[in-house]
Amino acid sequence: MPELPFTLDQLRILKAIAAQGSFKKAADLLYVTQPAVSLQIQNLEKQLEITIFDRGGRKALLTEAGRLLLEYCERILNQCDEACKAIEDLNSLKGGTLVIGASQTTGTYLMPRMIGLFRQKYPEVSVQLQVHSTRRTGWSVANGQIDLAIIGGQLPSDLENLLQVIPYATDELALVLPTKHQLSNKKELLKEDLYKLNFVTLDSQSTTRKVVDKLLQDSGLDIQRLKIEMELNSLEAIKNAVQSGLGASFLPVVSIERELAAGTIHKAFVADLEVKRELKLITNPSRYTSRASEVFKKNILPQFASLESPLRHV
Amino acid sequence: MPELPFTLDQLRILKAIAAQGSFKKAADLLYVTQPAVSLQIQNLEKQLEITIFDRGGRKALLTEAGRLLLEYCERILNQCDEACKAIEDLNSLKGGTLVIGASQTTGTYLMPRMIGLFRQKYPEVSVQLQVHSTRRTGWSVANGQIDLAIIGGQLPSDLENLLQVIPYATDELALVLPTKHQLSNKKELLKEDLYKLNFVTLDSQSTTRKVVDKLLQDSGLDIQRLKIEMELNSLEAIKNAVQSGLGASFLPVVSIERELAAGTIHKAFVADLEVKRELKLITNPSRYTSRASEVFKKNILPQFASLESPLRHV
DNA sequence: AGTCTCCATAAATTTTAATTATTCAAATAA
DNA sequence: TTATTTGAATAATTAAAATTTATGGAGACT
Repeated sequence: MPELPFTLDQLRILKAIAAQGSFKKAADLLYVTQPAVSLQIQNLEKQLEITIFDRGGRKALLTEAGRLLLEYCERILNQCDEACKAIEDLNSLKGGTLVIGASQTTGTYLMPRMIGLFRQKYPEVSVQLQVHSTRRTGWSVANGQIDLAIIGGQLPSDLENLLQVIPYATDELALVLPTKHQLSNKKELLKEDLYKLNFVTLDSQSTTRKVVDKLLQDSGLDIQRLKIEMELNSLEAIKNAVQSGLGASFLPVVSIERELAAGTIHKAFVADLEVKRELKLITNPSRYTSRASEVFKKNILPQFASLESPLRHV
Repeated sequence: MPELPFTLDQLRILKAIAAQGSFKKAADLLYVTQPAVSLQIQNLEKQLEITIFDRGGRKALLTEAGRLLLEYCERILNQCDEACKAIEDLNSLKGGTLVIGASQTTGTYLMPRMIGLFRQKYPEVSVQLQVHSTRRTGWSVANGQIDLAIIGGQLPSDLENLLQVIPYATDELALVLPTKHQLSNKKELLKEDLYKLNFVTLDSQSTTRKVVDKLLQDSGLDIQRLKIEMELNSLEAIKNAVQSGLGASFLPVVSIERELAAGTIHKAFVADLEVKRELKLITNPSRYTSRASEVFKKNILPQFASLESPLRHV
């Protein structure tokens, strides 16, 4: 590592003198005294072993070496200015990247709207959405690859302690039936009715599937008795299956808003059964929080949060 | 003039940490203590209002803002290195420009050889030769447009005081005749013989012409009685005229070396007549002397100087 | 738990840069 | 010419900044 034979301040002074043609005027321009300017130039000349200015005549004129140095000087100072501007933009959210993690469900149905709102407010910040499993998303937040994430499942306990987990909204997992299913007419189903249904579910590795299983079990159902027609790994596929009359399913309400409105799918109510899960915001408190991430958390998320969410009161 | 929010040293430290992934290692690399590094980065972060490093984990990792800054950092430091190299080259004569002034004669017949020698030793220094009148050359040296010059005539007296004038060589102005001229056979001419000749001369504005006239006059000749066949403004033209038998002329010996060797022109000796002029080196003592100029004066010129020249003993 | 490594912090020191006051030199004006 | 002005160099002092030594704390590895 070579030592630097000059400082940015010296270059700034050099430029000022060259522009003004005078040490004194340069000093005035830079709000310092004339000796300060003289000494810095002397230092510079000593360090580089060159003469920079001809002080003979009325004006301070550049020597050949001075002109050479000035050329670089301008380039260097321009780069510095540019760097400052870029940093400022980043600070004022006119640049930069926000990396958001999400599970399949939120990533597909919720995040696009949120990101849309964010981009509307801060169009210069590019947003990257990474859809992964809850586990992988958790690790990505832990090691900083993701700024913040929304998850619907349970984090491994080691990660749970490492990360900041804030409940942010409640996501209902609604029982949906084909519209033409005979049970679709009943106003309210009984838990027993569930055993009569054929289910189309997510595959058993999925966090959402695990959550549903656990909630059903907790409410006293014997999930072994539930008939599973097929396991698919995509909510869209399941939705299509349900619409085609292949069976019933517990699906996040956010994922079926359109279908409910269109009446192509039926949402059933089951007495004494609420299948709800917490959507949680996770961030890494031990890592740097980018401005974009901060703003997203403070301004965007609350608009999508349920009323009882802590984020409402931030 | 905006204040600079960072210093080159800070950028250097930033780069080192980014490369080493550790504050401590960067400190070792830069031969400073670890707190020095920490504090500088803290200053930098405070100034720019950004976080640059995530200090959480095993390694110091760049944040987004840090990566952005690092990019500019590298560019800036590269420019700095380049500037240093350019200055070094200039100092060690591996670059730069040397501007030399000369009169018609020396510029045509002498300087090319000198410049050739110089370029052989310092091929990276580009040399510019400006051939002008003595007067104009003098002014150019005075205002720094020319680093050094060789002149054969007399400077205006105001310039003479301003500039440093060092006699450097003696230039003989030889009487040359066509080889077939009848007087070419005589071993030695008399001054009287000159009146029998037809002369081909430089035009009367030329410094060399003035010098010749004055020297002839000083040696007792009546220059009005000399017959001038024609006046030309180029030595080459005069040489051709002489070789074609159109007349005689006083020409600098340096300009006719080739013709004398080839025997296409005859150099006559005149009893009691020496037409010699001093070639003088002029420089501007009140101006910066470039390294190239210094070297040219010290190392190149003496090799072409007559024995009695002061330059011989520098 | 214990040790090690790495970074942050505090206080003291050193180094560097700036200021005031003055001198010097050249240019302008009387 | 001499006086006056202007711009730059120099010296001494003061102010500011960076560096060091010494120390504390937090996470990683054994």
